[in-house]
This record gives sequence, structure tokens and C-alpha cells, in this order.
Amino acid sequence: MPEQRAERAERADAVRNRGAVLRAAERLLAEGGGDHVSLDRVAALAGVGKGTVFRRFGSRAGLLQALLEERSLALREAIATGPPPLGPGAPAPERLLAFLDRLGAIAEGNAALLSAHEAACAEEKYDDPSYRLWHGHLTALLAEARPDLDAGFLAHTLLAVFDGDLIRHLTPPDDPRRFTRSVQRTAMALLDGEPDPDPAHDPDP
Amino acid sequence: MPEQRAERAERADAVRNRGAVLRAAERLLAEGGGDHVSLDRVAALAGVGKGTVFRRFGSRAGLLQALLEERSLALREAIATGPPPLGPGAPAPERLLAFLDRLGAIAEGNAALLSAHEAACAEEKYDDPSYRLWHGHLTALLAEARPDLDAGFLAHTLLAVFDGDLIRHLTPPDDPRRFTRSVQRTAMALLDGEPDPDPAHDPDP
DNA sequence: CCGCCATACGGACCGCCGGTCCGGATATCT
DNA sequence: AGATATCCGGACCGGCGGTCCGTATGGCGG
Repeated sequence: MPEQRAERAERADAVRNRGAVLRAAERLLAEGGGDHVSLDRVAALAGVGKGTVFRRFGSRAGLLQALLEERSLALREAIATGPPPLGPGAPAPERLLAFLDRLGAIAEGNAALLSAHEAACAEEKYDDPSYRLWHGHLTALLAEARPDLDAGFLAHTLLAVFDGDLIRHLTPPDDPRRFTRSVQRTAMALLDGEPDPDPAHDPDP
Repeated sequence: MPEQRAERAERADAVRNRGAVLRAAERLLAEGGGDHVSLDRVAALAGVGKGTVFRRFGSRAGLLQALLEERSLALREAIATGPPPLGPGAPAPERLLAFLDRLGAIAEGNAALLSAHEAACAEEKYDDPSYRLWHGHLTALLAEARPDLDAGFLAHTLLAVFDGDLIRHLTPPDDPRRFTRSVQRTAMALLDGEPDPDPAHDPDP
């Protein structure tokens, strides 16, 4: 299946280098901490020049962001078009739990990457397309389940807890999914406030 | 005010320089963004050498931390020994709201400082004495009001939302206290779960 | 009042970082 | 094959956080 489209195709060595840089970055991330990933080192390990890294990803933040988006691509698709309970069709609380389970898994498996990304992009984090997507999804689900609350702010609250350093701080070696369960419980506590102030429809025994 | 005690007094020029450095740092913070506060600049504006700054505060993170502690000293005292509802004596929900009101005011007034501090100290943030104090206080209050929940994690959640960048992102110029109100509402929503469970038996956590 | 010593000072110095730039190599199209 | 737009490499830059040590000075015993 050819992939060329648009007005100009990307040169072959360009796409190969992009891959090499990404793999080099994740290797460095795995070996040392997040602050071990410098553009110089990534370039050296990838076997390319520093300028190449910068041209592909714009900045250190862009590189980390690309890595993060690569990791979350499957989740983005599952939310938009996948089967329930992740995708559309299930009740809001179930979708919420399923989403937090998957997002938590990504965060737990990439805590160092998360930390590095947070450090690299300061304020722009909240304009990041990924963040906006997670926030929009959470806002919609929360608004559906608890229309009496400020769903937008609650979504920010839930996302704020996905801090790489906090995750490392709270994750014991023997229970890698503890953080996710805590987040899920928090979300359920939030939904538990008052069931349905308006008994218009929704037949429930 | 008599502050000397301990085994060795601090030299006069030392304490004067400490003050000059702190005031220089806050001036730079107010003028430019948080990334405008470099040790070189602080030293220059304070009229001292770079080494002096480092000797007093250990690192850039230490300098920001000192600034933050200066800002929150009154609140720390009010919590420990002040009159209700901030201090001991009031019911947990009232104390919680009062505490969040004051902490929110500090955060809203020092969002840039908060951002800079978060960026400077990565993981050590959660070992910071200030953080531990806020976390301990919140944990106690939440545990008192909702013994059925994981108070420790909820405390982390509430504190995670005090992100300098997020605050700037959510604070419109005409309503500087909007963030605080949102946090308070979130906390109250958390407490609303179930008023008084059966005091007879207790299911496992 | 004086002289001594611990203490604190200043700023040159270091390695490294993120980011820029441009002459030269190379893939792609005709 | 030749032409050309694209991409590459790595030298280069200003500035950063952090270190170090010769020197100046405050505090104190005499």
C-alpha cells in the first residue's frame, strides 16, 4: 500500500532517519533518566547529525511529544472508533473506567517520558493536541454522568494526577497498576455524589 | 526580632545578602517569566557573586523553594496553631475549605513561581517539606470526613491540580479566584459521597 | 582598641545544553 | 544522465546550573 499523498512525498532517508531518532530517544530514555535524553546524545546514538533531529521534531519538546503520541495512538483510535466499553456505546461510567485503565497503563509504562515531556514543554502542555483530546473525552464523559458539576475542571483534575514524578513516587515495584486503580477509585468517588436529580427518563429498577 | 540561637550565629552580611538575593529573585520573577530567573541574573541584580547565591540556597531549586516557603509561612502557622476554621477545632469540611481558600490564594498569586519550582525540582518535589506538610494536612482532613476513601491519594490529587501552568491556563484576568473556587467545589464533590456509613462492620480496604 | 581566624565573598571557570546555520551530499523527477 | 529541490552533518553560539579558590571582612578574645 503506497503512502504518498499530498503535494510532495517525503524523501526516503528522511523517514528512515525519523525512525532511527525515535528509537534512539526511547533507548536513552530507558537506560538513563529523562534528563539523559539530550539532542546531542540522541543524534549521536541515532547516527545522524544534530540538525536532523531538530529539523524533524522542531525541539526537544517536539521529540518527546512525538514519542508520547506514538505510544498513545492505539488508545486514541480505540476511543474514537473502537468497540465498547472504550469506544462509543457504553454508559459513561464504564467508558470512564475503561479509558482510565488504558491511559493509566500508558502512563505507568512511560513515567520517565511523561516527566521529561512535562519539564520540556511548560505551559504549552495544555495546548498540546493530545492533552486536548484526553481532556475533551473526559469532559464529555463526566458531563454525561454528573451534569451538575464542572466537568471541564474535573477533567483537568483527573489529568493533573498523571504526573510522571508522582506516578513514580506512588508505584511500588510489586504492584505496577496501583496508581491506575487509585485514579479509577477517585473518579468513581467523584461520580457518586448524587445519582440523578432529574427523574425524567432513564428507567432503572 | 531575636532570631539567633543554635551553636553558631550567622554573620551579618550573610543574612543581608540572603535578603537581597530573595528580593532580587522575586523582582526578576515578576518582571519576566519564571525562566527569566537565572542564578547569574539574580546574583547580578542582588549585587552579590554567583557563588553567594549558590552557597545560601544550594541550587536553583533551593532558591525557588525558599521563596515559596516565605510566601506560605503564615499559612503554615495558621494551620498548626491559628484559630478555626483554619486552625484546629472546626469540622473537617470547614477546615478543608478554609485551607484550600488560602492555599489557592497563594498559588494564584505565585503561579509563575510555582511553575519555575516544578520545573526546577523534578521528583524531589514530593519529598519537599512543604509538600509533605500540605499533603499530611489534607490527608488528615479527608480521612476524617471520608474514612472510606484513600485519603492519601486524594490529597495527592488535590495538590496535583495546583500546577502553576494550569492555574495560569484557567485564570481569566477578570476573575483571579476562579481557580480556587473550582478546587473547593471539587473537594466538596469528593466529600459528598456517602454521609455516614454503617458504623458496625468494616469491609477490607 | 587591636589583631586573629573562621566565615563568607566574588567572579572566573567548566561542561553541557537547546537551538541555529550553511556548504555539501543525495534522492527524486524528467 | 542531468538538473534541482530536499535533506544532511556537525561546527557554532549564547547561556545555563554548578564548582572552586584566592581574598576580603565580620566577630571576638585579649
